[in-house]
Amino acid sequence: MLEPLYLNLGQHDALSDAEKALLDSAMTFERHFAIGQDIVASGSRPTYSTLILDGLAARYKVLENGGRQFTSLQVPGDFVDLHAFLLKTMDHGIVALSPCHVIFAEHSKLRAITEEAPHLTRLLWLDTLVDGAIHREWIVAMGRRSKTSHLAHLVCELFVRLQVVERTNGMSFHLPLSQAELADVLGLSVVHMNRVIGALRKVGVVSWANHTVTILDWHRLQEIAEFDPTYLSMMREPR
Amino acid sequence: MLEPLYLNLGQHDALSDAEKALLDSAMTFERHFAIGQDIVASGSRPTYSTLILDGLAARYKVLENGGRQFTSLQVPGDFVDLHAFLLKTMDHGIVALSPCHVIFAEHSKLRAITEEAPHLTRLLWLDTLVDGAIHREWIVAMGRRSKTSHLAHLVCELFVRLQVVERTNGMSFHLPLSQAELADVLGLSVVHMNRVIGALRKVGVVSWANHTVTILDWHRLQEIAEFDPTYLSMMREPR
DNA sequence: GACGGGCATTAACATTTGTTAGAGTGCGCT
DNA sequence: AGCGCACTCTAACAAATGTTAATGCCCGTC
Repeated sequence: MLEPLYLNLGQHDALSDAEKALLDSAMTFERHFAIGQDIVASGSRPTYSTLILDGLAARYKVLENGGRQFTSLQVPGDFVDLHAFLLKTMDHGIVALSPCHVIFAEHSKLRAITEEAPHLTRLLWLDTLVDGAIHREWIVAMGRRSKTSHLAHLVCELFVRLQVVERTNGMSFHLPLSQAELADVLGLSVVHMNRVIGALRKVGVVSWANHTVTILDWHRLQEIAEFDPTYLSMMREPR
Repeated sequence: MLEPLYLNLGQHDALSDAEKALLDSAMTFERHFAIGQDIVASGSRPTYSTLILDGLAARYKVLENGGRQFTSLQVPGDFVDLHAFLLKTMDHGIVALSPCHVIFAEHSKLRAITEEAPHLTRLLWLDTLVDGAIHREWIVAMGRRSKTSHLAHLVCELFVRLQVVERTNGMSFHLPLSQAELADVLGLSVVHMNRVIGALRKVGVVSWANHTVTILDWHRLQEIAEFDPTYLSMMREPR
């Protein structure tokens, strides 16, 4: 059941069976969310954290003028609101971008982990640190990359992250985002988003149809994106 | 000596004397950095984390075309590379934007804290989570705010953060950034950065000269920025 | 006091990005 | 089959942002 979480945490350092059992025992009930439903509401104070077992979700904020910005995309194995365990109040919402199957971990249990399982605590902490590293990469992409490069970088990142949790199919993966939603990831208008996707298609490094992205030339895509996966900390080492 | 750190961590939850002593004992040597010097190099694997006692620093990445993007600004009381304790490899550099006085905390000591002091561990973890929350706010600002609003938001954020560590002077604070550096924060060209600063000056909510920013109309500045400090988690509550 | 360097500012022009509008496409529903 | 709906794609034009270059200002050095 928690396989995606084991894969996610386990990419950074070995997870013992005892630790897996601890994580298991922290989980309470499961739930399914439909596309567009809020998994966590902005302003709420959840008493549990949400782990994605299957589906794609995103963190977002909405401004007064109606503009929406996604601040992260969350794949299976991600704790979408682990930070709320200590931050307490959600300063953003989390929405399901595809049908999502999730399971909840009680904060009281997570707290117990911090009291009794230092190594597992560090791995959970690390999980939120990688989150931050991804945020930083997004900031760089938004500020200093060309839009084509930004999109290419996003494709590289998603491919690698999905590969870790075994959600890729060869060089393809499912990306159930409309162009309007993608525009809210990159911070563009829908029209320009469409232009940028067209540009990336035109250079021939990806094919993109039916919400399926296929990487045709990984090397060149990585080059366009200046993608260096260091920030994802995928090296397994003692933490 | 560690007063700024106590103020920073203490804003979220009470710090006991024992915890302060533990932090004290984690510190090793101090050092000064001149403007422009790298405090931590990209690609390095530090064995200690760096706490700013005085000065302003920034995390940054540089792209192949020479473009630089700051991903965060760090004020006194900030652990600029606490994340490297678990991330291990620095995927970005950290540079001194003003003369910086820092002190180093051994990773081995931080590890010991995670083994023996769960509450303090949670506070340190929280510190990195606030970091992430700031990143998210920056992503929103870069993607969906007008440039004027983005700058206004930055001013609000810095003012509040500096106030916590008692580095403000009434409604003024020192901001030793050139417009070129500021441009690398907002992801703009220098010329446009100059236009945006001019625009913010023109509406009369701030005065900005000699690297000193004075907020003339906090209420209206906050309105322009749509600034809501929730993400900084400044409420003191059990964590 | 003359000189030079870094920084702020402005202008003119080029390029990117947004806006508004509409046409085309695929798909589920009746 | 026909309809409606959401989404993709394009065009034409408007606005924002970047580039290049020049000017002025402040300040430290000789």
